[in-house]
Amino acid sequence: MIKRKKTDERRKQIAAAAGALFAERGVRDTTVRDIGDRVGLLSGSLYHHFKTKTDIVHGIMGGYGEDLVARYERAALPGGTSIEKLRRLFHACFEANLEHPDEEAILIRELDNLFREPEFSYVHETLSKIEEIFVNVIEEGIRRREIRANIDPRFVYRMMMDVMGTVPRWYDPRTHHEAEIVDHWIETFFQGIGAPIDV
Amino acid sequence: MIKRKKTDERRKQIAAAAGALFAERGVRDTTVRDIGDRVGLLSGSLYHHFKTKTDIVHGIMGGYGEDLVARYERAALPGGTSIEKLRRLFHACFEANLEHPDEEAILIRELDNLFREPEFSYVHETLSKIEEIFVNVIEEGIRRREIRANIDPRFVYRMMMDVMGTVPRWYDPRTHHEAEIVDHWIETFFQGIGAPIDV
DNA sequence: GTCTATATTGAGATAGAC
DNA sequence: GTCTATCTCAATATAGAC
Repeated sequence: MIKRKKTDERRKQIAAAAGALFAERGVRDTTVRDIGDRVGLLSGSLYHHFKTKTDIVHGIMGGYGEDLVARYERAALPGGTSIEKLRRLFHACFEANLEHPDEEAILIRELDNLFREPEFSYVHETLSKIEEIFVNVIEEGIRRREIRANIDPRFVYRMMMDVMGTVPRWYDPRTHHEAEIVDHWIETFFQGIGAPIDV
Repeated sequence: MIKRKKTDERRKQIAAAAGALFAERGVRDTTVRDIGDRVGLLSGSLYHHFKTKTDIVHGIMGGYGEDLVARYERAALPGGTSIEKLRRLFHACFEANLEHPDEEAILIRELDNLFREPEFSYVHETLSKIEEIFVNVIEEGIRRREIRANIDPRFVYRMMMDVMGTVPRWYDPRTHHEAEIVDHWIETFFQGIGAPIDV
């Protein structure tokens, strides 16, 4: 058992190094030699810890979906207006990006590439669950008259996710302040960019 | 000269077939054999028309930047409020997506991949020009008090482009009506999704 | 658990016949 | 201008010694 733990350490180390490379250049453009170099192993030695290169990707993304869904579910829990709920959903997205930047970057990068493979269908299932959480909150907001009725909830969901999907590309905690950005964002989404009618 | 024209026909045919594949699966995951199959040639024969595979990508994207910038410049020409200008910019984006769906899809797909190569720096230069067009319109709108002053123009530009960048992924002219979507979008951007204060 | 060495495959590209 | 045939190289993966 103690031995097993040590093995897992190595696995995690490899997965972390590979994750950084996958996020940066994509899975296809990262070779097993690149990964080996990062952890100080010959590429062949990686195969003692993972069956295939794709297996490393599963090792990285495998458990992350549940973590993500849990975050969004928690954010959508009863409490406050629909607008406050959406704000919490935005925050949840940012926190996920801050705490798991590689996973988030890989998620976006590979959606239309590697994750089209049937063996990665669980990724799309996760995204569907998250979409339902968002749509439910938006629809509830419309019923409560806190959100305009003449919008398409799935359309707004897509707008939000499209924007959030690019967060890993430009978000840098050293130059941006999370709270500021989320507020800016929420304001833009809720008030729009148009000037108030009664100036 | 007549001969030259025929050669160009073949080039265009190859570029078109390759473009569809690049847009669908990405450049990296499209082989020269795939391209050859599409046009009924052996892969080796492609090299009579293009020096390299990457050269086909240049053939596709090479002239498109100027077309794009011209579209956006036309949309930003004086006339109407800043809001009307932005609406025209949105339309320009949609039209580009309708008329050149492959080029637009490739543009987005390869931005963080192939187009990082120095030989594709012209792609980023094109995007910078487009960003300036947007930012100028937004800043003008703020000066004219048609757009809220407490927003960051580059931030709003990024929001818009992020959303537009995903258009090729889901836009289908058979199920969506362009005008409707643009209106929906513009309204969401300008009015926000929040309910009017005075219901 | 890691290394040496190598098998295997797939992709881009080329030479020369037709 | 296209085909046949092939080269070359890079990448995943494996076998067996240490």
